[in-house]
Amino acid sequence: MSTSLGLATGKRVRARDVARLAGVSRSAVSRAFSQTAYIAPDTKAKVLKAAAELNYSPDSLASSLAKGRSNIVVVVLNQVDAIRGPSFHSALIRSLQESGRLPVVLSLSPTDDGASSLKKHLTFPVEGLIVMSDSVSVDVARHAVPYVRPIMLNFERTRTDVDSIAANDAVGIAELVNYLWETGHRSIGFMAGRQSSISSKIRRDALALEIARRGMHLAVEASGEFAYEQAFEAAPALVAGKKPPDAIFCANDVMAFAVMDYLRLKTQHRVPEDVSIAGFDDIFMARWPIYNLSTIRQDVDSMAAAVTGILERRRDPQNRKFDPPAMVTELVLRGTIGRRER
Amino acid sequence: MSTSLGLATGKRVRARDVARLAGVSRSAVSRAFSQTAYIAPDTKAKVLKAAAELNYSPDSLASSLAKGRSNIVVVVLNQVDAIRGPSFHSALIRSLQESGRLPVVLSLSPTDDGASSLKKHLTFPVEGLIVMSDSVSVDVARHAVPYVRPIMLNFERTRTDVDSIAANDAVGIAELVNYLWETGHRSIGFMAGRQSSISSKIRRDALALEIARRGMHLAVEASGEFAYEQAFEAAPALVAGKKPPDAIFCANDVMAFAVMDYLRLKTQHRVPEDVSIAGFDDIFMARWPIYNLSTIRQDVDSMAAAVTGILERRRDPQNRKFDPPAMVTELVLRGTIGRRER
DNA sequence: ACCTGTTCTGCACGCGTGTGTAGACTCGCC
DNA sequence: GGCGAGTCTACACACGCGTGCAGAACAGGT
Repeated sequence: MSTSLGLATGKRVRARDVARLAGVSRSAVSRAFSQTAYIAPDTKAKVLKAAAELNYSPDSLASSLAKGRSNIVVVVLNQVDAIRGPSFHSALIRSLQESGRLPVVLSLSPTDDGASSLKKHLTFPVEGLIVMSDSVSVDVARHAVPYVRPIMLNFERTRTDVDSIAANDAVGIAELVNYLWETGHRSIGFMAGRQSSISSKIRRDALALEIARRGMHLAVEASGEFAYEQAFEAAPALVAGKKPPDAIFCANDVMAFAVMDYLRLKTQHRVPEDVSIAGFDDIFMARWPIYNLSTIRQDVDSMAAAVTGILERRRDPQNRKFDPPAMVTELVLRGTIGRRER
Repeated sequence: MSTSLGLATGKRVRARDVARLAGVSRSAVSRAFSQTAYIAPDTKAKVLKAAAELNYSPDSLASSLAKGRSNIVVVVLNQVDAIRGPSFHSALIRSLQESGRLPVVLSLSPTDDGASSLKKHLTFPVEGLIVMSDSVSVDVARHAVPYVRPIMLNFERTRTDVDSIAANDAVGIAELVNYLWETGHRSIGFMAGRQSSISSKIRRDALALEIARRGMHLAVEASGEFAYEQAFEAAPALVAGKKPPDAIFCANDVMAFAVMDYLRLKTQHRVPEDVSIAGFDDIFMARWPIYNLSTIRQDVDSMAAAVTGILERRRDPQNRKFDPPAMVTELVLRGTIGRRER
């Protein structure tokens, strides 16, 4: 087996080797591995046996070339996304590979909108393009690969020329506000993400709507850029007044941690006795006892499954319109939301 | 440009289209994009101009097939690695793509040693195989892809049939122990990672050696499996006695956070007044004020560059022996190491 | 004008696989 | 036994590109 250590281009097992061993033609080998082709059951068995013996499987690159249809899916992410969503990233990769696709990852530097770098690196046919980075605009994504409809994550659904997957943030936030209300919270502050981010805007709007529905308005807000450091800097603005808001909702978990740390390191306000805190995402740190954060969970596995579902449906270009599956959010109650007696 | 929204297999621009426009043969187009081929400078210019006009670049998959040498590099990671090293992961991806390679990521479930799943998914020629997951053994890696010498991360350098990249843990740890000694720490405890992990073993041995060199021995140790939850559970064992050790060194940062949280939530011991804490990695959370962890930094960018360096050298299979570049570690002093007066 | 040498281009084949199509083979029936 | 219908296989071409090789084009020398 291990013939010394040789060149990377060494002879692999090819279909004709299997054909020779099985005593059939090379094309019969091809057909044995095809779902649709016409082949006698016992010929197929004979081929598969020989293939197993030689440890053969068809070269998926050559196969892509011949079929004119590749199984490569490109995932575009940003440096910061690597921190925000490692669990989603790995769920997505897993889901792609388990559906028989080949995940190629491209990482953009924080300042890169992808306009030139995507074209530069995507010099091969792809089945799909998944954009996790919100620094890539719809138009850039649409023109990155000809004839491929991109899948944008956490994106507004108003565009009809891209597919998108997003947790149903509004539902989760409505649930959260309802719970806050029932537990006596009346003034609510908001820590926003990046200005340019659609997610942040969606979450803010949902929060404001639910509060307005109860005849109030957002007590106070600040922008933390989705990052710990910036949120830590911005936190004072949220509790500056004579009395802090009853609760602060942060557009993601990391900023919630920053606000909590600011409160306990720099102020006398206690969580949750004086200020309740809620986040969004339910990343792995949220359950650490030092934070024990109440938050809105995005189900990464079902989101990943939804992505491959879209790819599956788009294999047939006939499917013009397509309603993206509704994502589920779940309100996870831990220890950072208290009770206000009134 | 945007001809409605079409099938993923739509006609891309091919070399013959460029040839037609430039008024040359298709093979001249091929040569214009080759580094080595023989072509007249003005013919080349003519071709490149036409190519730019049509926005053409050679299909890298077809090119791989023709050359018998692909530019695909497979990165194997484990679910938990996604948490441990998002910054390294993205640095590696970036480094690969910038050197003109195509990073394909495979994610293994926590219990998967890759023996069957790697073979199942790697059905195409690859230039390199990079193993980040320590649940994959050397032998599995070596047989995953024929004729390709894997690159193992954070691996012992005793095997000659694989390449490896590892931070020089021992040097960093020696520096740490030296600093601890000078600041008066005499008893030192250790929080280990997974038993099977080479990294954990290397770090423990380096620590024990440095301590022994000063005529002492490890005060106490426990195993936290590299994970927060397990480390939190194991932390009591480290401070169980009448007097806790002067310092606790943890095999990674996440476990250091767990120990710190355990100490402040469940005991009266203060950090760093009563117990000093040190970690390993310097992940992004280490600088959060709530932790402000003193730790040993691995330089992810230089490690990523080292990986592409190895790939570059291995392109020529002649290069039999090859000393991996020495990685740098840096002792990052923040607020979790105190001073013991003696 | 002819020959030699040099420089470059186009032809044709190959990389490994998928698949339309013609034809070989089997089986059953008269 | 002959023939038609049906079943399956092998041939050959295609996917897009790289490259050895033959020969065209041209310059220079005699």
